[in-house]
Amino acid sequence: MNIKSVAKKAGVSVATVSRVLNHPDAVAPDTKEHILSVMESLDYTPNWFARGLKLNRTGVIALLIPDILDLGYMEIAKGVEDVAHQKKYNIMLCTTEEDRGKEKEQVENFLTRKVDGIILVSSFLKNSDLQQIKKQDVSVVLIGKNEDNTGANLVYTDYKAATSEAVKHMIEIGHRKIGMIYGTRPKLENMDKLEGFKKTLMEEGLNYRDSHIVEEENSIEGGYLAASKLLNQADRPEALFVSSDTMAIGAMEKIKQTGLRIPQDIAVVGFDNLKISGFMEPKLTTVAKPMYRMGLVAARLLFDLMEEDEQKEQEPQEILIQSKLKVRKSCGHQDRLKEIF
Amino acid sequence: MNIKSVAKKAGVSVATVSRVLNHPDAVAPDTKEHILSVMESLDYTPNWFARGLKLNRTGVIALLIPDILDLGYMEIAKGVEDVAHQKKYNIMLCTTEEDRGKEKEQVENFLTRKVDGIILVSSFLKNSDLQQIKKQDVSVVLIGKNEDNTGANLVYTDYKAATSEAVKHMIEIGHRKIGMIYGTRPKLENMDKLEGFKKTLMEEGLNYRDSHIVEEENSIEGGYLAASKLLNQADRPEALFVSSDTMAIGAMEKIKQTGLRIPQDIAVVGFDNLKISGFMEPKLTTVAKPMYRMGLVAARLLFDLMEEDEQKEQEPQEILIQSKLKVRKSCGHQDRLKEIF
DNA sequence: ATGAAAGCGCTAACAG
DNA sequence: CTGTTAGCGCTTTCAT
Repeated sequence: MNIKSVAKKAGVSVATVSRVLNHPDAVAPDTKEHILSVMESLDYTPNWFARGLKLNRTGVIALLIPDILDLGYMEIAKGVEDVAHQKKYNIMLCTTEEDRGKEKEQVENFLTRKVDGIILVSSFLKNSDLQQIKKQDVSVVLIGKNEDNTGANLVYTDYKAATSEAVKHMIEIGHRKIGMIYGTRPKLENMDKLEGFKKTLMEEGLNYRDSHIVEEENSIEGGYLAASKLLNQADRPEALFVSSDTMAIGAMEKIKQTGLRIPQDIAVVGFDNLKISGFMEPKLTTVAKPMYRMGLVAARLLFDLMEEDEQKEQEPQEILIQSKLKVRKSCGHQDRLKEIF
Repeated sequence: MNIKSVAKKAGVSVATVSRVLNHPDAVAPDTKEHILSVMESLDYTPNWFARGLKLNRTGVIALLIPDILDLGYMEIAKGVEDVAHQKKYNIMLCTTEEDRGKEKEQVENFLTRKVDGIILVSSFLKNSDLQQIKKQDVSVVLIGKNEDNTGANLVYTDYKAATSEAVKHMIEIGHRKIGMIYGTRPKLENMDKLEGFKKTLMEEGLNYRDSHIVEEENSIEGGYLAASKLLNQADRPEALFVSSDTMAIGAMEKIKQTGLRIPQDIAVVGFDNLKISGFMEPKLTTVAKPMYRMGLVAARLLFDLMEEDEQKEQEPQEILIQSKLKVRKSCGHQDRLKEIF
């Protein structure tokens, strides 16, 4: 079913048919009506390829995330989806599995598929890669740092500051021997957290021990494992800052299994504020990273970029989204324990 | 950068260039080498539209799920993604938000975008809609029932039987006054669970009270609300079968807030076996619905369908995937309490 | 083994 | 307001 058949059956030219699709106001109301009804009767839908071939736009943006099973990433995806849907765009979703090679491959793929824009979450790509992409006239926005990619359009939160806030709170409510668990990925993000952690402790006149800082895979199991290593030590920490809620959940599991109480024996603070964190036992104190918002903002930025088109090379933007400590029970604070959701 | 420039620079015809892409064996090894290197130097990538226009295949399948934030659906997505990736296909992911109108709109959209296949999760589409789609020569596979769609290619689990198994287990370990919480969506799925619930109780010589069966939105909040309604009753149930882990988590929250113990005062059994369910307090007994597997199988079926091409109209297949009760602590069983993950 | 050329379905000048 | 027509970049007969 193509435009020609419609034109024939409607007794008009293909141009007119095309016009009712693309510039409906430029065609007489009654012919329009007529053509529309013919389209209907013929079950006509315009061929996407032919159209794309002409216009060189797909109406598709690509979203590349490390892991589809990570709730945090999906919240980002939701933010992106909401604006894409509103703009009548479709999303092509892909997974990198934290693998730089796979990420590059996928990006190549998107490029040949002529997506109009790409959002990369916790990307491994470097500046040079990014430059390469730009040549193809696709807009790219990054969410979160993973490598050094200054000069890119970036939406991020200040992990160092957020960590600092969390650690200060822990100190304030009386914790002294504070340890840290952090995930292998995303690297730069967690390095920032680590740095913020160490720096804050020092500034507050406390020491940290290297043996109280453990790196593991960013997963429930990773958190569990990390906690095991920590609890096995003769001189174990009395409070734990964990780089993700996911890992914190695993750590809490291990702590409970060991027979220790949270927060009385060990306090735990996570990062991300996953929805589920408010339902753990005890409810997890965590840094609320506004993922949905990041997705939203990144998508908006992307559309801005795409729409301003061939204009003068705009300066790359870096947008900082504030995160915020969400105090619940797991850290031992005594005040706000009554919240439900 | 197009095929013509490559041809010119390589001193061959476009046909030859095209051939090295599509039928590499039909071109002389040295010319091939040469052309390949020219492509490289020109950063040439074939134009997807032009190609699609000719071949009428996109290499994209669409996946339509009700909610991107639901972990269960994402596990399905992962299954689909894994086989798609292996087949070098891309996935276009969209969300229906449990809205029939939106779903139809999205399917239309996919159709004009000429995806090669569609996987619909908990679809609202009816037979007639499905017939409509088939005319467009796209393969469709459904995961899970929501409306009556016999005659479609379907991957599902037997909710009635699964529910029955769960309820029997509850009875076996001594529960008598068993209530049920179920979600508004997906409708048919939950109706099956409801039916299985009632039927099993009757078969086992127990009565159910209508006031002990509560319907709410399928979310943590919905579960919380439903539990409130149940607990407010003078004669409350002593055990709860909940149609999803998500709702069960909300219900457990309410129960704990009320000061009741799980499972001593009220036992809880969920459905889905989300990863997180094993980390709740107490760990949630639940029906393990193999979502990842369903995604995998559905995707494989879809590719089979797509590959058998224009052949004789194959009989639609219905594939049943078994689910299985996962006994943990929340139901009160005394045997297997030691599991970690 | 390679080239010439038709045409996939559509859009946007351009002409009327 | 409508029709004619030239491509968009590619694949694939059909020749050679």
